Amino acid sequence: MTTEEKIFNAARKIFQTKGFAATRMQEIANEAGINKAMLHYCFKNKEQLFEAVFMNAFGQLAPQINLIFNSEDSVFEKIQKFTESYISFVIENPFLPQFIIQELNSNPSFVQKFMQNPNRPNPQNLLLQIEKEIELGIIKPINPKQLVLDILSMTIFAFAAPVMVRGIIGLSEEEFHTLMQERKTHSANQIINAIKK
Amino acid sequence: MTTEEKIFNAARKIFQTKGFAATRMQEIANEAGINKAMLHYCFKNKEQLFEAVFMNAFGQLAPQINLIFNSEDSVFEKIQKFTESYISFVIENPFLPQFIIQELNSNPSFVQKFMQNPNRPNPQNLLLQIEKEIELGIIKPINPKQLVLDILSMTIFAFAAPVMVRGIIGLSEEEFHTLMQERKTHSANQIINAIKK
DNA sequence: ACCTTTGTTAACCATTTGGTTAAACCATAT
DNA sequence: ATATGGTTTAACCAAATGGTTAACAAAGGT
Repeated sequence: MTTEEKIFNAARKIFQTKGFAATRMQEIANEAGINKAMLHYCFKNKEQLFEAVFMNAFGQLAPQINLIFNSEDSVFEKIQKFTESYISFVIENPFLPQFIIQELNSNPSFVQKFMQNPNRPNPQNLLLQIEKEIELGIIKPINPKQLVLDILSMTIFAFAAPVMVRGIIGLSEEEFHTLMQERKTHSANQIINAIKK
Repeated sequence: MTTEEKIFNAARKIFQTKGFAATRMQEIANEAGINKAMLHYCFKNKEQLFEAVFMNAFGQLAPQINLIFNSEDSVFEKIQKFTESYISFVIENPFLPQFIIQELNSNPSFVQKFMQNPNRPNPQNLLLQIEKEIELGIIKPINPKQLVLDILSMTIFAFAAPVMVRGIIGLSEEEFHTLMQERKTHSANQIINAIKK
């Protein structure tokens, strides 16, 4: 593993758990097992190192979302595939959602980069498809944007606020994990049951 | 308005938008229009000032949640009342959810205080009631914990990740606001449609 | 062998930050 | 008026933090 990779992995670990503001360059250096000056040699400064980490994280999530959103499947199939693949992915990368959400909430300059990224999740086609299937009588008449928000909410929320969810419902780490496995199919079923005629 | 109130309001504003780590005591002092030393005169230090703000925010949300969770209503009525009153409340206090979630995620010591608070949201009764109504054949057989998580997800997510939601779906501030108004009834309808026999 | 480029470090620097201190202010009771 | 008590401030401090420098080592090309 090159020094740059060591730094990047250390930075990802610290940034994703603590966020930009609470992360100390020294802590990243310690975690990477190298001198602090090395950080500035490989990545110009804290912001640029963070941006590398953020964009990498974001770039892992976004493409697979669009792949599903823009496929030739029916809306029901898209909902099933989305919950299945999104939850499977974030179970392996549990810090990604809260990391992205937190930084988007607190760092306005990342919102621009987020929106300008051509790979950003874009449900435009899905929204049109939902309208079509409503006209065809496959789906109950609802606001398509609400449905897209339902899909995002049901899949992402538990990973955006895991501590709160575990605290309120009262779940050990394993129980939470089991609930999330079950949730891959549960959330799709719930949404589809709610909208099918 | 007393000096202490001026400080508290300023601190709430800054803490809720920036989080604990990114908030500077000087910024709070400026916002309150007083000297920085005054902060330490009224509140011992940054942590105690933050705790006052956090517990106040938390104390506003939690009681009304439990009021609904523990009422004599049916599950369907509870779902309707919860989405209605929760969304109405956070529309007026849009920073509360992301503030509480972010700090719970990043500050382990607040998790303890969160769990020890007797007013913390506790869905124990609701979980038992769901089981009962499933046995009675009112609700389809599902995991009660999934249903509680569904309710939380559908109501809270949009306020936990407003920037992301607006960015992905493509909403102006007003459109977002309208969608949230509509969501008070939409989310209850969706959940109830999904589980009613 | 010698020079150049790249990688790495310890020591250092300027600024920021949370927090303290001692003096000043101001209302009120004596 | 003056002493007294809480309130407020400017100035200050030590520690932490992001970032720089200059020296040094290793590798590769000539």
